Amino acid sequence: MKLHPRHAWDVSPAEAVALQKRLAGEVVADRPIDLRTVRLVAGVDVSVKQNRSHAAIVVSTYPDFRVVETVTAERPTPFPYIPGLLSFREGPVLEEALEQLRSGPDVFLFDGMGTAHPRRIGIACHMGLWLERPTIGCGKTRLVGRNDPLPEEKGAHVPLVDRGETIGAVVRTRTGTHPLFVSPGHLADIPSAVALVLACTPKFRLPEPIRQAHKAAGAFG
DNA sequence: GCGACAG
DNA sequence: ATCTTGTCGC
Repeated sequence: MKLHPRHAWDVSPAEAVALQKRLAGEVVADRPIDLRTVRLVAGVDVSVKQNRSHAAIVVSTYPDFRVVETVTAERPTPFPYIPGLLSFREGPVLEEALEQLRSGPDVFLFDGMGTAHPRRIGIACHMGLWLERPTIGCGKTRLVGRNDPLPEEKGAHVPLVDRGETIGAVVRTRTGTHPLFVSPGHLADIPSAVALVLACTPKFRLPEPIRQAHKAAGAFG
């Protein structure tokens, strides 16, 4: 599908931070997603094997999760893992995979943060600018922010707060398991991001689209 | 200076 | 993330 790149990926860590500070102002993270209009949901994931990065995007129907399209891409891993700069490591291979999409997903679920990021521009926000479509960040562990105790029951969620700002939510997608860190990417907001993630998690801890993408990217775990 | 730190 | 077997718990 058509992408809208804002800059080249071949930059230094210092330049990457400068780019994030500029791009953060373009992210729209206060717009509800109308779940009644969602028909197709994409799961996005990247796995790294030696020096190669493998990306997979799996598009499924919503809310029954029948796979309708899978695209993959493979490239040399271009950037080290630096907390806060994940986009610059996974962005290039994701760009190559996203270009191949022919179905038009209504929303994209990313394995990583959205606004729950030091500069409020995690990978879901960043790629959301490339896509100009709704995106949601769904991380398995915390990058930044603090939260009050979370009830053990599936569906429970509490605000994730950083420097006095609510940047996302900690969500229990399954009773008695570690929670997910959910935040809006681009063209989404916190309540609808939480609602969609829960609606995409009928059985396991991770949303169905992300599980599918994780498999297609060739990861184990 | 010290601790924290998505994937 | 990845390297890796069996094992504890719902």
